Amino acid sequence: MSSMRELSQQQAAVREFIASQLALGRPSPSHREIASHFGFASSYAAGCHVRTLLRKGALVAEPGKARSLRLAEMLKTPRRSAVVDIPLFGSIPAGFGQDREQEAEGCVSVDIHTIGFQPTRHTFALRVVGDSMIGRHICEGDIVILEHGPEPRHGQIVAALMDRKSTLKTFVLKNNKPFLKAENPKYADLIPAEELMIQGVFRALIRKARE
Amino acid sequence: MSSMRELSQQQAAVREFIASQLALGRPSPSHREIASHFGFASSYAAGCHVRTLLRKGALVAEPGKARSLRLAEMLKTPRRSAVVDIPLFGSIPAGFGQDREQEAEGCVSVDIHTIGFQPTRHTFALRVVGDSMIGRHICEGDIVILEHGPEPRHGQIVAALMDRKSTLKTFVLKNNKPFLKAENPKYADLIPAEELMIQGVFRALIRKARE
DNA sequence: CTTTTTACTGCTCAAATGAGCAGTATGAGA
DNA sequence: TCTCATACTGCTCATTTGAGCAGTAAAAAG
Repeated sequence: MSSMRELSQQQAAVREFIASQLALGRPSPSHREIASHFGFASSYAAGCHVRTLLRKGALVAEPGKARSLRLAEMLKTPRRSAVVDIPLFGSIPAGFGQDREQEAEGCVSVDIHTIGFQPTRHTFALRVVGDSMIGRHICEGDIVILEHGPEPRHGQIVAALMDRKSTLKTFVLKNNKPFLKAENPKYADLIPAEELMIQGVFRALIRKARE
Repeated sequence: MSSMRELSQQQAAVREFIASQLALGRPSPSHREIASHFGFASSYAAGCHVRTLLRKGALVAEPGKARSLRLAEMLKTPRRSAVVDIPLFGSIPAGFGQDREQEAEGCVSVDIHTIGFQPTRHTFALRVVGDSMIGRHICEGDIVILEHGPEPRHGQIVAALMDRKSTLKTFVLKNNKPFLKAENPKYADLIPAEELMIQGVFRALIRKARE
């Protein structure tokens, strides 16, 4: 009996409290802390709930060890690949490479296996404005993940600085000379790459469904 | 003086030990555990190192609280939003809803702010095969994140089971009757929605750059 | 009505723990 | 040489903590 999901409301609440502390990066609460959080007068009540959760397999602990409570489901996770935080900018400032952490308007956290490469210090994310890359199926509102530094190759998508804001273009070689091309028939003009500063090379994309 | 990086070899080793325990998901070691790990005869030595690391700002702790050591660098992170693991399938099996964890071929980990919604037990990811949704800018090889359960609305993208494999279609209402439409002029046929089982509604997309 | 389960209060106790004192030793720098 | 920082041993001590006993109460199950 009592495989796991059969938790009473109170038991679930205790589990939830412990989970929330853990998620906040704090040590797991002691019995007395649980008791005081729920307004119990006795720590025994908390201890009792913890023991029940332990018995039902919702929690794991090392007996006698202070603050050793863990969520069972966390331990059984087959260890997803490492999750990295990539700074997200609304637009890239001209000066690049110094205090990027500060100016980021947020961050994108993804596991490296999903985005398919190992980000570096020069990896950043950008919210796409405009439909200049619709021909490559990159839409307005998408978040693109770019890498600053590497020399772009023919056909790769790059972010370039135009009129103080970064725009996505396709990097092409024509007669061995580099050009940038917008992937939209509306304004498919070719711009010599030397005139623009290339901010980064396209690596991945994340899109939310719009409703 | 002693801003942070000026740790002696031994101090760095102690810090490293604490970090490793934390990374393993275990509670932070007690003074005595640190001492026994390094072969110290006295816990005071460990306590001394911890106090130094605390003073130098490498560690953070709540005084008097057992096992409350944390790495300073972890806390200063502007706390990205919670990262969730979404099971990734090559194709969805017909029987749905039971032991999905087992059959998953991997998992996608993203923070919920980036994908724009709170995943549930019924959220899953799928690798896109074919170009049937190219008109909605979903390409072969993309990973789509879907939610099983909710009633689709007109114009939403859904995964439907066709010939034992799931395909992406647009859900449309025509004369108040539901149809599924492929977004590719090559085979833009309309299929009555009753004939197919809808597996989930499109919520987000992740694409790797191909080289 | 009786039994069981859940949910507590109030209390005790031993082990675990953080904190720290006094003292030893070693090596670096002044 | 003297001083200072690092790195310990051996010890004590007040708290924190897990663990548990005896008893109460209410609601659900039989």
